[in-house]
Amino acid sequence: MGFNLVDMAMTELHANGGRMTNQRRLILETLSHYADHPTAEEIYERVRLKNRALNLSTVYRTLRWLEQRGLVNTRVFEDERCQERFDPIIKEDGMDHYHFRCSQCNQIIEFSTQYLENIKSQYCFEYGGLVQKASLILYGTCASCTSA
Amino acid sequence: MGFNLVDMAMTELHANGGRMTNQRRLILETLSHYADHPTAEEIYERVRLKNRALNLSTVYRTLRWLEQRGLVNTRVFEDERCQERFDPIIKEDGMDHYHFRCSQCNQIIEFSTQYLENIKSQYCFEYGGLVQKASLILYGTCASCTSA
DNA sequence: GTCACTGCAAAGGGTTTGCATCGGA
DNA sequence: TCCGATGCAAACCCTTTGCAGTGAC
Repeated sequence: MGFNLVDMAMTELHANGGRMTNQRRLILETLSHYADHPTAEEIYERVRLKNRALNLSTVYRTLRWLEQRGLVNTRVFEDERCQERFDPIIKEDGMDHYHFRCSQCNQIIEFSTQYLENIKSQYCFEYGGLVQKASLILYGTCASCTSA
Repeated sequence: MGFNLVDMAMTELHANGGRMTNQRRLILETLSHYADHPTAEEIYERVRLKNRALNLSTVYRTLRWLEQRGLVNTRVFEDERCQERFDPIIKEDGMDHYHFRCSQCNQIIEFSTQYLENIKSQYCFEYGGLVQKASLILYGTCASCTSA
């Protein structure tokens, strides 16, 4: 919980003459307290419970700002062509995480795997170049939907 | 080349009382002759060189129709949040393919790997459920952009 | 001749932007 | 005080939809 996303943002802000506003703090807190992968709209709704005056464009601007600084990740799931979902990047355990999405209940499950490293080096060996990042999403039916 | 996408579509059409129109044929041919992963707009422009009267909505309708029948795949790359790219599904070699995207020249390189199977079974072992599909995109710099 | 498909134009949904104002440092 | 951040409204972009007309079978 918390992932000290607020702290990391603070550091970034101070290093670049930015300002920690009430809106930003609320958005950051919301992002780090919810483990699901909310859309901009969902973040907006959640924050508005605490600050009615917030505007959607502020949410987007904050998310893009975080994205540029590598503090949040952005993802589009297949069944939501034009909608992005956001999640804070956890740097603590050092292990990247990937996603499983249940096409029945739309739940998102995070998982890790060591095999991505194999894939990356296999790719580089065969095609050359440099792999900086990997996005892997598994689609299927989750355990509880399968048994139901 | 060709992947007989037109033939496969024909079969589908005949099985469901559909009609092979000039527009559909041109869209199908364009899709299968170009190996890159075009957007709807790009397909539209290419087909319009041969048929000026074509409308973008026809392109979308055809693409969705193909998608529903499992004849094309749809993908959104990270640097193009709201734009889909389409590619015909090749069933010939039976091996799924994944994508590398160069963030410099935006080229898309397709590759295969046997490790995805490991990841799938690892996931199922740990979390249960059923994995039907995997989407993997590597982001980085391609060989020619690295050496340049 | 039927009915599926098309073109057109308008709407839709998510995201971005210009600008005047606000407020943190 | 100064300048970065916000709210608002309008714009943007990609995609979808309703409807009347067209053309494949």
